[in-house]
Amino acid sequence: MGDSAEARDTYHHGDLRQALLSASLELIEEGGVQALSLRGAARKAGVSSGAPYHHFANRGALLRAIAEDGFAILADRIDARREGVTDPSERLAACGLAYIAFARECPAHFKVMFRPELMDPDAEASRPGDCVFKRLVEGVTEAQAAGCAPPGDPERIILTAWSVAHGLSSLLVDGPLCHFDKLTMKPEEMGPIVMRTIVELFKAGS
Amino acid sequence: MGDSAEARDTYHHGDLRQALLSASLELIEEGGVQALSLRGAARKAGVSSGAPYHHFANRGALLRAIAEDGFAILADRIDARREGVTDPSERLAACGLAYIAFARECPAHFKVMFRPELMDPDAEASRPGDCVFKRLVEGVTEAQAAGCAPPGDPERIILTAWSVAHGLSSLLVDGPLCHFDKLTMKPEEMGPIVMRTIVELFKAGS
DNA sequence: CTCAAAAGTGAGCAGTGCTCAAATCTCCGG
DNA sequence: CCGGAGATTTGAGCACTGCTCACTTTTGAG
Repeated sequence: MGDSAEARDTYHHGDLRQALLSASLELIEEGGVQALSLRGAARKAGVSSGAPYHHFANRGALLRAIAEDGFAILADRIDARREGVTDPSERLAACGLAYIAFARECPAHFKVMFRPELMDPDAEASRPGDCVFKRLVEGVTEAQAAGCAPPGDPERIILTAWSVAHGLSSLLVDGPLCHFDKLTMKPEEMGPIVMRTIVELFKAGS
Repeated sequence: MGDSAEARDTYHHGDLRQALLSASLELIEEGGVQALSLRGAARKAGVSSGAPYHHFANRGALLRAIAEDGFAILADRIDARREGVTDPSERLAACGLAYIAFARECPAHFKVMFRPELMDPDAEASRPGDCVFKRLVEGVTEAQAAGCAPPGDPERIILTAWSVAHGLSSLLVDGPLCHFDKLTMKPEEMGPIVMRTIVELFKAGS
């Protein structure tokens, strides 16, 4: 469905910007970020090759818009998973689990969100990832305050926790873990197992 | 130096394959994987646009060759860092530190090594990353045997350790950590700090 | 020395990002 | 109801890319 140009009866598309974003995600899911072309997205949206440039300055701007959407979705999912959870360890685990689940469920977004070529310009602008980072810091400081994480400078705990969640997510999304015969674990088990492991270690080390 | 075509007095290049690999790494360092083009590499090597195809079937084959080189280098660096180290915790830490240092020192290699589009074909072939994975498994099982890591099924410890090292490496190479104002830590400190943290946690949890 | 295989050339095709003048539509003030 | 300013879309065009192919040049094994 929607996989190529539907004839349009109006000259104006109506919501080309959103249509291009959706088409782009489909293209990325099918063939990776490299398979996303403005022309391809325009074709899927049933529009000429020049039309996208009235909504995105260039390919990078399109990718940046996808990344921003992704960070917003991820922040929402973290909040959803933490809702009602009060135990600080569980809240921190929920944060990491949401991160890993998001990567598996929205791989197209995830693949775009951490591209270096998207974060060079206007270095001082508040980065889209800040809202997610803020939640991670909250989780770690809550856990430290409750004695569920090693005390002292929170930075090294924050960085360790982020590294674990981001590393597993990356390995699952574009790494070799998806088709890996050296581990008997199934991909869907890995997130829970690793997060439980790290949370237990945090407790043991506090 | 070597940044563009040096005139050649012989018709044959001599070692075009290696020259293309070197040129490709330069291009990737300058502008990311997307900036690597076979034509650009050929230009840098001072050769016509069709010449590369006598050494690499296509762009993907070039990237695959770079990835293989990268895994071989990484395996060597792990061995070098572990040489002479006998304490199992230290050996495991050395493994992770070598991984992270490699990512920072050879970002072009690292960026190519974990691309999903490179590991699809001939799924049964022994993957180039296996030699690195083998060393990680060694490190974890040694540490478990010595009581320096949580006991039980080693898989979850292996996966946790790999996630930490890979996650920090990814965040440093193409993530937001390189120009990040939210953390006071310097990038070069992060590897040692995180690896020390995780090794201590492994000890505390065993 | 021969000659087949390996290596390099450069034109050509299809696809891409991006620009631009022109065509088309929308909408708001009169 | 109109008219024009501004937003949107078109499609041609430029420079670039991956890849193919017929061709030439070089090499080296027999």
